[in-house]
Amino acid sequence: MDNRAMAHLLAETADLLEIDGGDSFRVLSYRRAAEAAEQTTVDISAIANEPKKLQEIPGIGKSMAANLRAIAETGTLPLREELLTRYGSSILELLKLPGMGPKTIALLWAAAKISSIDQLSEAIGAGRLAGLPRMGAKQIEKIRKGIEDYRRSAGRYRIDEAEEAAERILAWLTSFPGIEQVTPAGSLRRGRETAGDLDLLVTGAACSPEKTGPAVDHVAAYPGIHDMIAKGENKVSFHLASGMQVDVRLLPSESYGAALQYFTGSKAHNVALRQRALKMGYTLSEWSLARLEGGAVVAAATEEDIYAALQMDWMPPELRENLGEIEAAANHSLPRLIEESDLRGDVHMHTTATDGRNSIREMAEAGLARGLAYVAITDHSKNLAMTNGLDEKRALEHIQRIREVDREMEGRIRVFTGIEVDILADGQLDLDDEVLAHMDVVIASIHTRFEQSREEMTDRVLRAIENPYVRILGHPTGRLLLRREPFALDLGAVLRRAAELGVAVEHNAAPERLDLCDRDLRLAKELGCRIAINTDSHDARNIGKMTYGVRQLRRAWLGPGDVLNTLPADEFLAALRPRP
DNA sequence: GCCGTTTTCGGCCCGACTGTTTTCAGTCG
Repeated sequence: MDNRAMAHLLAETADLLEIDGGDSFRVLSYRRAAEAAEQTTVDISAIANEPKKLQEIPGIGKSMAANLRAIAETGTLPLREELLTRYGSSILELLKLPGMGPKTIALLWAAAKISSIDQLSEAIGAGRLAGLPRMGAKQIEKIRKGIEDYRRSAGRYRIDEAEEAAERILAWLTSFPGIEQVTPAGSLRRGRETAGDLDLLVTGAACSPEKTGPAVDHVAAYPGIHDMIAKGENKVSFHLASGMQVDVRLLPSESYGAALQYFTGSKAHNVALRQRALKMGYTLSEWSLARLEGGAVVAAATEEDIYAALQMDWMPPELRENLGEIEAAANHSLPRLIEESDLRGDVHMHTTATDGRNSIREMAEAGLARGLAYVAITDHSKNLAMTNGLDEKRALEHIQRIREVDREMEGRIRVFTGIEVDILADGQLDLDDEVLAHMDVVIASIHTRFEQSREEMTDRVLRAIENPYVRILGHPTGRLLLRREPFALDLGAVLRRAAELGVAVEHNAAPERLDLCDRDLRLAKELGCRIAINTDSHDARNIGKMTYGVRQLRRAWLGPGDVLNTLPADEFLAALRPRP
């Protein structure tokens, strides 16, 4: 079992312990152990029988070493099993609802034996929650809506999770002689934030018609299969333990391009493309582009051939949503999309001064190693007490140290000073302007959950960006913080004002945080609002990892000119909103 | 349950916000 899976088990145990009302510090130590397992570079499985080595990992003591050993040997740990037996495995799902923490779950369990979302939903319907302590009408309505939102988003998987699953399966498939190429298609290839299922196209000598038997058997023998849905001549479908559905299709290489095009989609793009083919006297299927009359194959082996036969340029999968790309490809006017290599700086990150894991110097070195020309150190401000956020005095001391590191780097990479300030309930920032005046990059973010109306919420953000020192609006849709509920905010008004003021808007590149969805980014572009893409790294290892975020930008047709940190260091600073 | 001692216990990031209270518990970051 890999470290990440182990970390997951420990974190689950911490959740269960908390619901069980266990000692909060014991809970904390399970959380820290989970964190340690996730972070360490040591392969825990490999040293599971060596308690001394395990205990060299900070956060792992005698008991936790025994727990890790149990996990490595049995795949679980006794405490977790005991608690799961008592409460049922579905109780953990309740934690995913907004406003539902361990105390509330414990209350629901004690008062009504509720241990799953279905039971909770049923109890709300039957009016059995009213009258319980701290369960007023508002609270119940909030939970009801939370369940609704949760159910709507269920069944899709984050792109990085889907990609990870795809890579594991890919490694298995390509180990078979005669399987030469495995290509993920579908929403994964189009770079969507989430994928409903996994489409994998397989070609090679072993996939020739009537000879697919052994290859199909190899696919069906993948160890990660939870249950088999279908197994035929050239298609295998199954579920993974996560519930994700995987469709593997084996194809002869002569129809690879047609299949790749067909299974990449989107549906809307394919419908429009087939219409175009019909008008030109062709018919397009997953096997080929062929003449309507006679059925002679015109193109099939590559996507380029197919698009060319339809008198179009080949286009990146990210664009294939029938939002004008077909016309653009036919007019040879497809935009030049941004690429990861266009980015020269990462402008939002944290250090050990607050909740980061590395020093300023280490972050700078990591940025240099990634080939960046500049980074901005933007630790938290004091309102985020939990992160040891900086007050005025510490913030000023911190930027002195950032400047020292900038000098130490001798121009190999620039290190900009900065801070991520918190937007308070009244729209004010939590640090004085005199302090902000010393910063290169001031990012204003909402970190606290407000339960306000759309108008109040919008007003709050608008007031915050009026502050002349704010140069980037952080977490603009608040999805990082309110990811379980859409952020009720008039984003159009915010982006328009940000564009007027010259305030850039952050797009977080981490797959679990992508702040702006396609529609938001298209709106930003339309309104002339500039974007700064960053990783919000708390760990030097993540600096500059922008792949997912960049794909999102590409989906919104953004080019290098739309993104501020494609600029060289000096131009980037100059292009930010001018300081008063 | 871990850690670091000024070792064998006592500490363990803490403040804003909401809802249901009538002084605070729970959740969130």
